Amino acid sequence: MSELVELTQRERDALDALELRQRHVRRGAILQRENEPCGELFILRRGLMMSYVLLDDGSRQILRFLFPGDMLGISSAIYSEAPETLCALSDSVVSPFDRAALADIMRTHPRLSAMILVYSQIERVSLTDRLAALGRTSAKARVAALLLDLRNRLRATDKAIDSTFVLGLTQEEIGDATGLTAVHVNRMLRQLEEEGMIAREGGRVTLLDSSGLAFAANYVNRYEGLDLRWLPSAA
Amino acid sequence: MSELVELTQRERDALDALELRQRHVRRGAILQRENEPCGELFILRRGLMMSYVLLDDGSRQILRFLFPGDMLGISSAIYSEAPETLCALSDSVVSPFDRAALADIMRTHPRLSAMILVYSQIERVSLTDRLAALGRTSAKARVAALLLDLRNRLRATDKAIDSTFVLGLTQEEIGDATGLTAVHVNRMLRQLEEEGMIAREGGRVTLLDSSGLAFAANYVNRYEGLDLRWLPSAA
DNA sequence: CGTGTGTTTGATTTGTTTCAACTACAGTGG
DNA sequence: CCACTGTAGTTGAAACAAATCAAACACACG
Repeated sequence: MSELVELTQRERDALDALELRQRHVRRGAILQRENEPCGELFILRRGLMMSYVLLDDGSRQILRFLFPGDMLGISSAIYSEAPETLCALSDSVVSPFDRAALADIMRTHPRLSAMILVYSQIERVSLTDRLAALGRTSAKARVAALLLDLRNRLRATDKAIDSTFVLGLTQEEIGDATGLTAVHVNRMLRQLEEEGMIAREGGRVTLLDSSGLAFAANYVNRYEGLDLRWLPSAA
Repeated sequence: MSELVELTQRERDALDALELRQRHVRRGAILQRENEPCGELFILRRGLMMSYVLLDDGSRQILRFLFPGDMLGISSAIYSEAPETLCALSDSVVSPFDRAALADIMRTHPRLSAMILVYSQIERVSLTDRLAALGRTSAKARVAALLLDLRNRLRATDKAIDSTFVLGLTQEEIGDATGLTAVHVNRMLRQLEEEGMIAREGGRVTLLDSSGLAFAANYVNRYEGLDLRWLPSAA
């Protein structure tokens, strides 16, 4: 959060208070299950997670990939039953806190409240981008968009990452995120490779033509282009 | 907002202050255009609107239909350029206000800030429902879900509406919302009609088997099942 | 009365899924 | 150490859902 605004000491303290506890979650472990009561929120400290829903024909739609620094479970906090499942894609560390802590922040830190709203709106716009992708773009464009988004969000926590990164996802997971079958994801990756847009070897992907990919995928990085000058001043 | 929590007089006054001005917008008029600078937010007072994005092959994805009481343009407010277009589907009335007014509320009314966050999370979950629908369900299920959602949200402002309502949308608009072509939407509506799930005559739709539709469409009304007991107390 | 927008229907094509088989590889236990 | 198992990736052929193309039709509107 300190990347977008200069936080005061009091604000930093309030955020640190959310991260007092730590919980380790193994790869594949489920932090919160769809349709089960859910009291807790989390901040992801380390690792890669995802949120998804299951449809009653057994198919899965991955809603979002979650990276260190992300706040998890806000949407679940407003319902008596969780609307989505939270699951670890790699061994991860989270800091759980309860809804009362969120309410406390909203009461005493107006600017942090505004920042939470800002992040939830960034997430909203990312979701609408994906909605447009699923509704109106080709399989290849969707896979390209996913690769670009993964790269950009990994880069947010690790500036060392440039065009090469480890794709910590199976092709089935890519399919469940893009609304495709694993088989077709495979063909699209292969096609992108043949066209010289990407290279692959042993779980690592290299984006050879980022701007070409971004153009083909209609991709916009929603963590850029913000205007937060209107935020309330720090308390 | 007063449907979810009991507002104090001061809170009501603060919300009323946002609605001092009124602007009439004609059917088809655009309130905010994608990629253009955007300062204003709006509260929709009367009418039906939508938000959409255009892709560069000319196709359109409708992101959300907007009903009286909805706050419009929060996501645009955090960017220097609007991520989506706001357009009136019927003659409508909106109350414009600026970002500073939103900042004011966040500074002085913690519980209203929390409510704004709650509404933006309800919207988020609705968007993820649609994401799952576009990614993983059939054309028929998507059309059914749209009809159910329209009915439920119309009902929120007009309790008189039961199973029959005027579908203020063209089949092309339904297609742009569900990721289908107008031609295919037509066939799906026809099929739902033949199966006895709905009836149609002159722009009016009747849901003959709501629960059957809800089951086929995996539909959940996201304005229900909330748990807001944790909200900060009124200032 | 013509014009345009929206709806309906049919024939054909296309992108994606499904099904099936096969490869590569890591982990496990005998 | 090696057979066994399971998971992930790859490839081809067939089936299918939805798009595309094309043509009528209905109807409101100027």
